[in-house]
Amino acid sequence: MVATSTTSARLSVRQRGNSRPPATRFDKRLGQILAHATDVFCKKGYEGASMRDLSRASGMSLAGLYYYFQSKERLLFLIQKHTFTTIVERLKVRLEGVNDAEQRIRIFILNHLEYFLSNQAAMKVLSHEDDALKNGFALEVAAIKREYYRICVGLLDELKRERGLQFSTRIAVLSLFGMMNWIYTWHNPRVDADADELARQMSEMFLRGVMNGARTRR
Amino acid sequence: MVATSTTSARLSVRQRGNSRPPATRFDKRLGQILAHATDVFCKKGYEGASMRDLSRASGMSLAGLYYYFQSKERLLFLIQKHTFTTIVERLKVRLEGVNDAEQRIRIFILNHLEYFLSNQAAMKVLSHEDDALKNGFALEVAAIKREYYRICVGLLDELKRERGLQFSTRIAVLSLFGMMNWIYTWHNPRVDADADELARQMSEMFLRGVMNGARTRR
DNA sequence: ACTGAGTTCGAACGAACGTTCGAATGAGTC
DNA sequence: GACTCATTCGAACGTTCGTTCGAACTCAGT
Repeated sequence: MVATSTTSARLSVRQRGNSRPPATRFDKRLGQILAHATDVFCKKGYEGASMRDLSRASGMSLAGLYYYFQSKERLLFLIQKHTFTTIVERLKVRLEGVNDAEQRIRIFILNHLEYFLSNQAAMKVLSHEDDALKNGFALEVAAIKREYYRICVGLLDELKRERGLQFSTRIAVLSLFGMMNWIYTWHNPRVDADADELARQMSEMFLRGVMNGARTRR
Repeated sequence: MVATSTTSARLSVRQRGNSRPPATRFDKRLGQILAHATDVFCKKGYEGASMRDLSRASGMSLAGLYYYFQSKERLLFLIQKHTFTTIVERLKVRLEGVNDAEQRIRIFILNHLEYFLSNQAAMKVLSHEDDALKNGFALEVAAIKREYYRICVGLLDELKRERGLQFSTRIAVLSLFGMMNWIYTWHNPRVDADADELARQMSEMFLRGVMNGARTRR
């Protein structure tokens, strides 16, 4: 019944080509709910968080939430898709016009860590709940993830070709992701360095690890 | 009532000093249940797995399970504690008699990856559900984790002193854990190398990353 | 003041959750 | 066979889960 109605929830889908939708009241409120839901998912996990938790956190009634999305699973999907899309978009902008392979990898790492640390909750939900979705939802998120992965593979292959290096790109990329994504389990802003400094240290370590004796240049 | 009874569930606690308890029928059965539960937790997550799932997987009735442990949370605790204790024990044995700092780090990595890959389910539960426990349970697991972490810090500090290196031990250790623990998200036994080969590649990469220009020796 | 679409909510739905209890089995000793 | 523990189970407990429904509210345009 509701699924076939003309309720405005269905209008939240972005139009093709419109990179900036006309932030309506609906979209704004949805954004707030997504933000609160992200915090709750981060603290209690997707399965551990109840719709009543989300209701309490966002200050909206339980039933009211369902005006903005069709199901709890779809809510997680919206969060993951938005977060992942944003990080890929930012990366592409930052990579434009930079040609040196090593520098491009440094940018990749900095972009990832910067976004990770300023959106820790969202990124934890992204890293931690990556197999909580099913079927269609899972496929769509997996597609964005694969694109992001492929970009990184491309950067490393550039470096290999440019410097004539030999190593397993797959293991290098996945190790790099491991280093970066693990951060949500330990980073404490009062003790640990900020994104710039962390990115510098991890880049240094990773690049040295991947280059056979060749000096890294900064 | 049950908590104060003389039910044999209370006898499963190890006696002090007995490193090998007298594998009774009870302990055997408990072990089987833990193994099945580990698989289920791995597939569906701790919160996502229901006691009825565990019942189905272990072939024992719902009520029957409670003869072997007091609660679902305690079950997760038993799994985590056993897994973590085992990996630390094995590491200590392997490190005995090896004095070279670099070689000790290679052993650490190999031990971790070997155990990780041959007990993937258990290690995923350990990595993924590390904040699912509360209060007392969480503290006890955290204590073992801290010991394991400190061992690794010690190994890296040895290396730094022996070679006169300079880097942040904390970031190096946590990056190494990230590389290694991330494996559960990607390792495919039909495509990827085995533990020996992976450990060799990761050790090579990590050690080169941490040593300033100094050659690694194998 | 009235309309109509957009937004919110209280109350309830059936299902699934973790856990308990008392009775029924099983195995080993007299 | 009878006694004793250890083990297992069906059936139910009260609670919480995700979701739905219809009624109410808000507010811009008349």
